[in-house]
Amino acid sequence: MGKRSPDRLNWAVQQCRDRGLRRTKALEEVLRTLIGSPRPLTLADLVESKALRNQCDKATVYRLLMRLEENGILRRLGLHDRCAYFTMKYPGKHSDYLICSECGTIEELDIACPVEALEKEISAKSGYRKLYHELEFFGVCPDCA
Amino acid sequence: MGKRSPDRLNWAVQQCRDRGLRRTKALEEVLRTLIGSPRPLTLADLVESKALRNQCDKATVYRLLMRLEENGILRRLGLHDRCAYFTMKYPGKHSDYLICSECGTIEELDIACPVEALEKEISAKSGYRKLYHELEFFGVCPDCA
DNA sequence: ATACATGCAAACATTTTGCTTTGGC
DNA sequence: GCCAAAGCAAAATGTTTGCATGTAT
Repeated sequence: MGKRSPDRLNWAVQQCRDRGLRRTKALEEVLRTLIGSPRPLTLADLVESKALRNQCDKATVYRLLMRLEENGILRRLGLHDRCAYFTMKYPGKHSDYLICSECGTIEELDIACPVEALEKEISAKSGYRKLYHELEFFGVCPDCA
Repeated sequence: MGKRSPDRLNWAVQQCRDRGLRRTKALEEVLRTLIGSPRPLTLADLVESKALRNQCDKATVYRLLMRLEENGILRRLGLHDRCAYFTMKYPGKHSDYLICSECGTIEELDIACPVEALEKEISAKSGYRKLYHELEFFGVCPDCA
């Protein structure tokens, strides 16, 4: 947690208040923990974190996360309906996807992916091997809009 | 299913055979269904598909998918440990991630994301609104290698 | 005082495993 | 015939909801 964390916490709490959320212990601790983490956290991570363990119920944290996401305070990573998707892998073929945030429709994009060049660079910098990537675009499809 | 599907099916079956998988009904139907689908499918999608319904057990299809993925025949989309990740969303800040395929470590990447420019283009072409994207890099981290 | 938030328990959905039987090679 | 794969059932995991109680405003 850098020295700017208190500022961020105050800012985040204010965002919540502006949107009508109440300032509760659970809210503050969840925000503080997320702000202090260098990486995204799962519900389990949060519930088991030192700050929250034995302090807040899982359901509380869960509902809080939902509210915070709805209000744009935080971002949820990954495909949004918690199940794994599979697709054929053809040699030399890489696909990116366009997904409707409302109805979940997934379509394949036929674009020249601008990311491939980055892979070498990232591999060199990070020391990771066998690099590949996933790129997904989310938005509201015409039918849902 | 285009006219090239039989070719693809034969190719895919051959890939499997080369890797020591047996040519079973389930294998063929799973491959055929995935090849014929314009979008990625879930386990449930497959099990309920016309070709597989009442033909193959869920566990069979599940294990088949695992084997096929391990053998590089197909690709699995999404964060790989079936749970949601949350992170703070700061105004104007967008993050991409680097994830270890072995141990699941997630780190934030500090790169200039080359994808933002594409969003407008995709939005225009597809009619999707409120576009945003997620970009994740996967690889084997130095510790796991 | 009143709504919103919490805690606990239970329901759900999906994935994963154990074990026996079947069938490809 | 042997071993991988299938089938069935049950366990495990993570998410979500119902309802009574507590608490911020």
